[in-house]
Amino acid sequence: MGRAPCCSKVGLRRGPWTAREDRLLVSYIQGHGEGHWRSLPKRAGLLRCGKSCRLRWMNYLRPDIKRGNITPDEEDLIIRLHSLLGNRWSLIAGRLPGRTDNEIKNYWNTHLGKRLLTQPTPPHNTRKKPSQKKRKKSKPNPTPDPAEEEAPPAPPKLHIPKPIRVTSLSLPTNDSFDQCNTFSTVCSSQGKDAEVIQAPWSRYVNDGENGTGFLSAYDNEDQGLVNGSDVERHSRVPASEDDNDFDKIYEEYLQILKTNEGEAQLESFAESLLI
DNA sequence: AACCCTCTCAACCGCCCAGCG
DNA sequence: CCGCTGGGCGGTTGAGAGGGT
Repeated sequence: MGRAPCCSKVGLRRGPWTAREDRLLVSYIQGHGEGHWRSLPKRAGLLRCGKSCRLRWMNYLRPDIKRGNITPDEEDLIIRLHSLLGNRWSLIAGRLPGRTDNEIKNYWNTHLGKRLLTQPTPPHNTRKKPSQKKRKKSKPNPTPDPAEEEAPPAPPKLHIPKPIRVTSLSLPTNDSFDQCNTFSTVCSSQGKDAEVIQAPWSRYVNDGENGTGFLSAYDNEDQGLVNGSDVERHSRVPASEDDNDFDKIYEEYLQILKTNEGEAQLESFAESLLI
């Protein structure tokens, strides 16, 4: 896309990933696990820089990624967390099992940021203002969004805690939220078994029984290489049994707002979300 | 049908931090 | 303490899709 070569490596491939590259990357990570991104491409036989491999894996190929529509609940949570945390997408993503920071960031920039522009309180981000013009897209995200029609209450402007680096990215950590962080949970919670996860590439499929994702299209192409049951799962935390965790967090947040105890408490609340 | 314009999102960049020797 | 390296994060870009004219 017209930029200087990543990582100063000339001769490396850039741009969209091919199915073959994806397959190589998944296959390698299956066998060797994540990490050592810099040396991974060479060992996996990829002409990509390590960062590119990491990004592709983290944002697209990981088996525990939840593709498809952002649900109204998720959207609401994104708005709330953004009002608390600002543009700390990885932290927000950490509260949304199966969602990536990139996905949330994109969603914010394309949907929520635009919507909140009409709100009295501007969002924290400093993005350029998206166009107001409406547009429909037939991408797999056309969930009728109730909040799209009636704007949510303006998020209160809150103190932004200092950035904190969270090393165990994305889907970790506490069970404050509904931890449907596996395919099985995601799908079964919606009463759908053997459902194709909505993804542009339609590769990950939930078999509905052991909740294992596998690369369906790839399997057609190369049965032996990508076998879903071999894909390492990243179930980090036992699923919470409380489906109302979103609301609990929000209620807790509202309580703090009501107490007028100022930024200190809000900050500590925000910090508590950073576990 | 053809062109233009807008929107979406995968991919990239640059910077920063943590860990290690 | 310092420098190096690997890894992670937030901001930005631009190709492609699709609606509008």
